[in-house]
Amino acid sequence: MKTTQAAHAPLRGTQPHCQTCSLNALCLPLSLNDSDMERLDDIIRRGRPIQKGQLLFQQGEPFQSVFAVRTGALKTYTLASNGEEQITGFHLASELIGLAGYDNGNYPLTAKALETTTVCEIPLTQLESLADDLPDLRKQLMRTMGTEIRHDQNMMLLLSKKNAEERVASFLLDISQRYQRRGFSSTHFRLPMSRVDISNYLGLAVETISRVFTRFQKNSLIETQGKEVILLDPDTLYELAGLNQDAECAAAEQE
Amino acid sequence: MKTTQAAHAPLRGTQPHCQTCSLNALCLPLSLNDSDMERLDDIIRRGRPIQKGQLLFQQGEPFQSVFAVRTGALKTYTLASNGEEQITGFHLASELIGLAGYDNGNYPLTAKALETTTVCEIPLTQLESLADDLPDLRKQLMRTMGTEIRHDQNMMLLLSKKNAEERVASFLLDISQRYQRRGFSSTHFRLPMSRVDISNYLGLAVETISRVFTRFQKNSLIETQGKEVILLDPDTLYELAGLNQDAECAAAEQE
DNA sequence: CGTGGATTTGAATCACCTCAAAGGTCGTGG
DNA sequence: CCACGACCTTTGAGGTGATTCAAATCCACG
Repeated sequence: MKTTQAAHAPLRGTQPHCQTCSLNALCLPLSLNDSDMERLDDIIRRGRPIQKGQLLFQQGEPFQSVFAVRTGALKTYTLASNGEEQITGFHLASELIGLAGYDNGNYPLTAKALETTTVCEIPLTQLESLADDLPDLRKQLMRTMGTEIRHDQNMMLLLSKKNAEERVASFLLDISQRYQRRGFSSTHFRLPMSRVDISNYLGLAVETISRVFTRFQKNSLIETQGKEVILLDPDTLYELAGLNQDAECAAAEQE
Repeated sequence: MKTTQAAHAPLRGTQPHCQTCSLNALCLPLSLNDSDMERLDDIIRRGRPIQKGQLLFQQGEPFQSVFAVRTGALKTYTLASNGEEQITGFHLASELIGLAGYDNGNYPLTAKALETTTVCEIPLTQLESLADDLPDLRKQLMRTMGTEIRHDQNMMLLLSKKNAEERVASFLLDISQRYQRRGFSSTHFRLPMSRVDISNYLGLAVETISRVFTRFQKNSLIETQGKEVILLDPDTLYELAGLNQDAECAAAEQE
């Protein structure tokens, strides 16, 4: 019913550019020099904000663009044939979404805004031809996909091996680290998604999320006030999550 | 202790080429014309077979090559910091492994042979420069990574939403389809991996796998004899798995 | 032909789910 | 600005599918 097109109709006015964007060190332009960044900037479309609940693209639609989140947050999810949704990721500012569409020419998932969100749209055909010219851009795209694969494989491990507390701890720390990379506090932040979304993402019942949050508060590991979260004891959370504080275990298991 | 290098020392003698390989329509050369395929063929290294249990590469090692399975089968798995392994995929002939290394320059997982296996090794630096020249190759690489992402996201759905029977049915059908694409029977095949590997991959206990196999046999859905499997009633299995027979649900959920 | 690993089967337990209901929170409209 | 309703979150009680533990059987391979 509601179209997914309206969201990115062009909008005139002062628009940020990659060159001045505070996120360019985290985003696609990462490894580009100034002139290459300018070429990338030229093909980027910046649309009007999409509102909470609106779709950026939908599973099955033709894969036409890749998107970078400028402000706000989205969730991406796949639909099982019985209609159940499985959230596969949350996407904060500077993160790229849609690349999985490379598989067969259709988006394999749906992207929905968790709050008012602005995105940079990068039309595929133009990205392709630019990538033909700029090996660095091509590598950055591959890296981004590699990161996505690694994330998904970590999730498989989480879903298959971790219990409820480990899952929630892992989740909170993941979000924490991502905010930190963006220059925000790693211990005090606001979760853009609902408890239901968290439970879906982590493969648990909402009630379980709520209970674990409560237990973590009783143990003085965190403090919550609605969507606001304070990590009181990140060290213990890291232990709980089964992660090393610094590198994500990394090369620790040589023998 | 045991090095992962020995496996792909060069081996002289008659070696197959992409041009004559029966798998080239499923493999990386997929979209290449003859002369491009020849250029790809030139950089491929074909080593001696790796034996069951040997590693092709190990989590944390520098990402130097991508591999295509020629014969045999491998599993790839990640190690949790507590040493537990989570199998993220099984890889049959013609399938590419290692691309996830693009993330940060190290393999994010370990690849181990499930049986005697031969692979084509494609050194990364040469693949890179060839990809600079051949847009089709580049697209094929991106497609392969997109496929990997879609696979992993399907696994997330499986691990988070499906019960034991649904998981096993999905698994059997996935293997079945992959054999079919390679020209083998879709109803009568040999599983290259152990029950333990299956259980790990599906996020279940070994005993559960065994029980579901037994139940499926009682209900005349399958017949097993060790690693040999016959699918007696694929239709019911498809229902059980929550999949549509034909396309993997695909664009069925328009409204 | 024996041995170690893999597989199967049974019984008891448990972590998480489901169901039910009581607060909370937020946005909307009067 | 407040009241209402819808939805989200929390808490409790009870049920259950899968796990764990234990043990028998099967199988491959030297």
